[in-house]
Amino acid sequence: MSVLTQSKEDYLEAILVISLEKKWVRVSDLADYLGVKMSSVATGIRFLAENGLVNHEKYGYIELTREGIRVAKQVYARHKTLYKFLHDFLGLSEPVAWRDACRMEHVLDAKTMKRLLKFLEFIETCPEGEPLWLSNFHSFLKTGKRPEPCLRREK
Amino acid sequence: MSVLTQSKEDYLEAILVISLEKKWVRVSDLADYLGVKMSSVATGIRFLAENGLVNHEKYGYIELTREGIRVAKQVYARHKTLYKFLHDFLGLSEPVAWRDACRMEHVLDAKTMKRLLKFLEFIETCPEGEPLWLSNFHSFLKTGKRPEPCLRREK
DNA sequence: TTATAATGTTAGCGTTGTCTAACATTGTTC
DNA sequence: GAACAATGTTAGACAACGCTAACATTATAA
Repeated sequence: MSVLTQSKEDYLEAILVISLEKKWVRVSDLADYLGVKMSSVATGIRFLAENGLVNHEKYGYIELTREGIRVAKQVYARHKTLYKFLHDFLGLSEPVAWRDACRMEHVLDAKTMKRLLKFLEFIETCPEGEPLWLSNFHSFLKTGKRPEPCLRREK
Repeated sequence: MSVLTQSKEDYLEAILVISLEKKWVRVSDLADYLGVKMSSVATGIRFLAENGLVNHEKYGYIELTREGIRVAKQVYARHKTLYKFLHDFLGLSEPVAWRDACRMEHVLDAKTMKRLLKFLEFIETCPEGEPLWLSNFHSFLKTGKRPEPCLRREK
């Protein structure tokens, strides 16, 4: 499949996300969701339709094709991973984390995405739940101080 | 000052970086460094000159103005912070980390940059040097296994 | 059912930023 | 200093992607 631009990936992801809630996705939904005009959506969707990523009849609903779903899910997965890192780990607010995740999702190397995922996995699979150093970091963010001296290996 | 595009920020940063080594910066240096043609550099530089960010006489050397230096240093600082996170912390290779940092540096919210900086500070100011959990993470990256059970608070 | 509102499409424009090709200047070498 | 190489500039094309304005279709409500 031809390489998609950032904008096209955004359209695909938006269709997926909207369709998680709305059953039918229309041009106006996408325009609202992405903050662009309907005419811009129309242009973008035409391209995606011509390239077999969406089905769309004039004045009708928009639907992802099998291939479109595949791509959209990839993009959405990257978005969620980045969001988790920015929001759950770095503690950024929901809107900032969501927007930055959206901007990062198109530019990062696959290796970087994988590595971030590894990092989140490292935290989440900690045998004792949230690791102490992470609590310490979050409290460091709030107070500017370390709540405890750094941890040492258990004796 | 007018808001600069990603491309313009890249030109400014590149001038700064090159001038750290070369004393004189020329159009060809920038073209090599950024992987674009000289004609593209010429266009970009003209804009920057018109907006008081660089000095450049036809067929001459390129120099940042005071304002240009200010902006370039900001961009470079973001780049270095991101690089440190991607390379030193996540353990990504130098080229991947450098390139992704370059892509991220233009899109992240100031809050996100600050927060990343905080995180790096949290690690670097650990009283005992590199925290054990970080070593554990790096070894987790290599082996896929945790070298130790998670740390507990000292008794 | 007809007027109006909402929605969707198309054409055409502006911006950004790259490129190629042609031309201009400067540097180098004999 | 003449010829050639290296470097720099300009003009013009193209791609992406947003926009406005005008028009087309569909939905809604009187």
